Amino acid sequence: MATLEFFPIDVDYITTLAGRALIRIFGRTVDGKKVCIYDDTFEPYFYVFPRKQTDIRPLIEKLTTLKIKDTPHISFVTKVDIVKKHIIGEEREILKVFVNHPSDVSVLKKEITFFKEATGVAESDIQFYKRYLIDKHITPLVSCTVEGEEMEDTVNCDIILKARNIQQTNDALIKNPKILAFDIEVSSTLGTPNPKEDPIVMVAFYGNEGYSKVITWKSFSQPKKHVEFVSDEAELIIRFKDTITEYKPDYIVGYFSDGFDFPYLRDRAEKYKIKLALGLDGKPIKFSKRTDINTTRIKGIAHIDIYKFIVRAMRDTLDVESFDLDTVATKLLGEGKADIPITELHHAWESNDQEKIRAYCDYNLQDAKITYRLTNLMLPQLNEFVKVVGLPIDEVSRMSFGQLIENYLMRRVQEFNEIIPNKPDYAEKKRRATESYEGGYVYEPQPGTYNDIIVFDFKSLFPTIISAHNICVSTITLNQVDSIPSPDILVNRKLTRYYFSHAKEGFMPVIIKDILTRRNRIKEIMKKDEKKDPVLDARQYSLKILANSFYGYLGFSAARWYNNACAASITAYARQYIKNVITKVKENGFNVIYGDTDSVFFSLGNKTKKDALLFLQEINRELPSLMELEFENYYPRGIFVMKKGDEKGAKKKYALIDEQGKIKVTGFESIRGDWSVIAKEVQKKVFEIILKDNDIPGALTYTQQIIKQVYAKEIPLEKMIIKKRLKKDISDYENIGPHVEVAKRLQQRGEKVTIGTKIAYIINEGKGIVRERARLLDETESYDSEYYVKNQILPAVAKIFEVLGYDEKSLIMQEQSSLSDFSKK
DNA sequence: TGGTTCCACAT
DNA sequence: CAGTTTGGAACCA
Repeated sequence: MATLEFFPIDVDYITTLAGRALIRIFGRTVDGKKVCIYDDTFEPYFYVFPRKQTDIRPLIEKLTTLKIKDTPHISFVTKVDIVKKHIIGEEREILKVFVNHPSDVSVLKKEITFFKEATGVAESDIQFYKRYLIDKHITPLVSCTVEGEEMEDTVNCDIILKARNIQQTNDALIKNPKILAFDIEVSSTLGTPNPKEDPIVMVAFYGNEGYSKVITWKSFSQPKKHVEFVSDEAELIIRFKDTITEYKPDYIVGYFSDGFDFPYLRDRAEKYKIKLALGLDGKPIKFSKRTDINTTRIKGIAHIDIYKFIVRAMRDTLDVESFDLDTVATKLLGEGKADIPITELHHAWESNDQEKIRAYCDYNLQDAKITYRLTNLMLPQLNEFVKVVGLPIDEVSRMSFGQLIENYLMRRVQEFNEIIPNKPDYAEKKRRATESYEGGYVYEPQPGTYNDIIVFDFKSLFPTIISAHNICVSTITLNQVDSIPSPDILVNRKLTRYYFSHAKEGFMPVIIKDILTRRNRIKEIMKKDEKKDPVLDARQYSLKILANSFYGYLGFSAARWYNNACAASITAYARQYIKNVITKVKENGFNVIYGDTDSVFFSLGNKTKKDALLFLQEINRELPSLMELEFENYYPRGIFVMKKGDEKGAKKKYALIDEQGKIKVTGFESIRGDWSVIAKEVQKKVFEIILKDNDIPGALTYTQQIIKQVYAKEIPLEKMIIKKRLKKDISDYENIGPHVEVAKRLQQRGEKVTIGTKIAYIINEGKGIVRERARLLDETESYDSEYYVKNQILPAVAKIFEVLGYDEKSLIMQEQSSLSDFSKK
């Protein structure tokens, strides 16, 4: 008998020779050993609802004799218990049905739906390992104590234990997990690397304590210590495998490795008949291709595609044009990729340019290194999600917020003895998708520029409403006694109110309060801390987005706890609160400019910032607990573009400048990526002149000046380049865009153009439609001024000038001599 | 207006 | 406990 403390990393189950399920937990012990725990004490089960009380006995009889033969396997029930459970708040006697094997659950469930004594089944769609983690209260990465016997097995672990008893005894998180980041480089001619032709030429690893390794199959003189030469690509792949096996990482990390590195390695390994048997159980890597989304999983090791997580977690907060590795790393780490164009790797490799190959090895290692560093940076957030949701890190890293919330709820509702609702079927999802309700309130601004702007916003508005008004699927009621109605809600063109019982706190408010107080605790610690601990910050931030996702979850058609009425009530309260604030802002002599869902923008007029802050305190005194209106910022100037009277879908479009001179632009996102440099430049500069210098005529003159230069061909050609990527094979395009047309010509020239090739073109002067005039930089004689003014520059700035009273004509008119002559709208 | 289509990112 | 699982913008009649 041995006792052991360890941190679970990966959990699954296997089937024994006797046909029983055996839970398997891979992890790392406190002293750094790889461990595998087997647990055969857990039995699969689900619930069955009897139609009526008198059906219980015959139903149990029927269940216990139920056998379904699907040779060679027989599915059968092993035991039936009568249990009391809550179904959305209401207690009922139902049957807990234990079965022989996890796969029996779905087999038997299908049969039981035809039983006249039963009205349905529940919790039959929860994977066995999830069920295990939930029921045993085990959270991956958090310390577990296990008692059991050591045993022999083929898994590649230092210790193998058959568990007798396993439990989470404290909340210590895994310290210094072994992380191994990797990256491959491919020698490809042009466009997307093609795994059928283009070989992997190098692979780099970066791990804890500066562990570095680059493997490549062309040698050069005086290589760095970490460089390993092999004879060919096949050996490179074998050494790739060995390196991982020897390093024994807990996490393997790549940047877009689900989508590129691993699938590529798979294809190349296949060519040489090499098995990528990286799993600790000796099994190969598992690839799953779900329509568009690839995932690569390794048994016993958590594979994290940190790109996926960064995009999911930071899409709204990280202000970048693209989530490519260089941009993200530069922004988050202050360190980007090595400065050498990857497009030239092919040439260097083919021509045996030793110096360049050496440089590409450094480049390769740098990619692995920044991937490693990004992982470390994101780890506190990932850990927080793992701790809250209770699932393995590789899974959590790929989950949407809806899934995170759902899995969190599935775990937490156990405390309330709640049954987990079934996932909706396709028809139900469709039906739900048609249900809509009113969203947040928008106070539409008068377009124009404003000075001395104050912004207040509600701190976590939706979560605090859920908590303050006890909004929950379990408290919503038809019984108007002891319950409080929501504000009026428009349902099918009729004003309605939903009622929420306040007799007992619902489980959703309780759970959300937990998240919010947990977050507040972290923020309290942070306040005392002089140098804001980034780990704590990441943790409080992840709790914030988790809390904020709750509302969206209630309105998400595929959610188990979908509830349109709850979602509609939350926004109804939100509208009430923000309208109330807006009214008070006006009453207090400020000028309201704009408001959206949880925020209000107003100008001070002849009042002061201090007045505004005192007023804020006043408002907060009246708000229920946890709800709070916050001072967001003060902006000396701002410009609002959206129009009053526009349809309700009017997009928020505004730009603000803060006291530090930093310009915050919202809603002008169309000007990015595939626009020409000149268009982006003009828009940026126009904002600067208007907001920094408060010089509208100046901005106008500047724009006219640029347009004049465009017509005079004074703009360097480089600034006119438009870049678009080929997404399918040239022949597959039905609509031939300019970039496709150029790609065709490139191909005729004998250049290799494949899916993924980025085409950079310039629209030239001449006859014909736009695509006929698209040329490469070196083919360009003279760009089409008209096109660039009308399709690039004007769209970028016209909206801005429009609100200032100038139409497009005034921007292009060259003859006008003084500003006063410009046509005012 | 709503229903398609495209696209991220990797070399 | 399985194979219908993205999400947002641009485009298009």
